[in-house]
Amino acid sequence: MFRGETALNMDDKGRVAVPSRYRDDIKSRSGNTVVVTISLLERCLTVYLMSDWQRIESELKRLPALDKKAQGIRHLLIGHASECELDGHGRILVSPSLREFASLGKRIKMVGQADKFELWDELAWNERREALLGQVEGLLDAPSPALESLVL
Amino acid sequence: MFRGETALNMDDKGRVAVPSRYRDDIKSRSGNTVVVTISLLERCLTVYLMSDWQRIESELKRLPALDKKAQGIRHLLIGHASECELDGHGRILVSPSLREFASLGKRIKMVGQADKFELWDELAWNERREALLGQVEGLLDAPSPALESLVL
DNA sequence: CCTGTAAGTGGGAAGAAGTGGGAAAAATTG
DNA sequence: CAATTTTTCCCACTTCTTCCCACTTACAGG
Repeated sequence: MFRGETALNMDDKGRVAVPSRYRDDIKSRSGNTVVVTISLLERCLTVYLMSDWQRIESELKRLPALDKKAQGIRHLLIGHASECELDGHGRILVSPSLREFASLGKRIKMVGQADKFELWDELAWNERREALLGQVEGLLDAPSPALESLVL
Repeated sequence: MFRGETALNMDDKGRVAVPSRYRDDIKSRSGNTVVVTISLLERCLTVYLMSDWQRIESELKRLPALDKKAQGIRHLLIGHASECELDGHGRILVSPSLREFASLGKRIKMVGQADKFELWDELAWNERREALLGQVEGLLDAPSPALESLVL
């Protein structure tokens, strides 16, 4: 569903327009509501459909309550999750604390990741992109078992 | 299905006409829609039928969510994928960022690769071609087991 | 060789999408 | 309860995309 990179501007109020090609899907599959939270692997934000987020949340709840690692993940993910309805122009509003986490300035890249998408500061994404391209062979060299069977 | 190289022009808007011999197949097998993304091994673009791409995407989704290598591959492939419907004249529109990745100028080569095809800047393709021809013996000298059984 | 048809190429204009600011409403604080 | 700040909603502008039309080139058949 979500694919590719799109350049967008975030205004001073923290509003970011979701590309129109996604809006109908978000409305029909998720009541026009998404959940924004931090990404665990990089300094960017991850945006889920409300319907998918509920599944994630219930899985997190099922993790052992007193397990320290589980508690850490819960703190990070649920503790930073922000429910967010698209406004009349299809924009989401990103809270100052999330903006700060991902160092989001005015120029943003929205990067599709199938079921979800990510929000990156343009500069940070460009660096990530270059770094990945520089290590492609490493990524493919010692592949996980799942990767080996991937036919491109 | 896709075979051989075809010289094409890309106009200033990034439009490239798919050779007409492929169009009927694309329409019937894939709803007139293809997915363009970057190639991991060379500086060119790879174009998949929508139907094939969905299989690839679902395999990528199955990789562990928190695995760094898997995440890298997903960023590269899904993060640069662009869904693209052929226009009334059988053309696809290549986004500026993909054009830049493959250094696509006006003169393009479309190179068939069975299920998918590639888009190369003409100059880059010529170089790639020459380089490969110059190392054919190397390619065949110490063949991988899979290559050894190849009957030409 | 000339003509007709199909394919490829390019540009222009209408419409949609993205962007930003301001005003009204709501919430918060002294 | 009033004043101030924050949030939300709405409107207007600008940019970009998409669609459509027209031209050129290539090919095929008479």
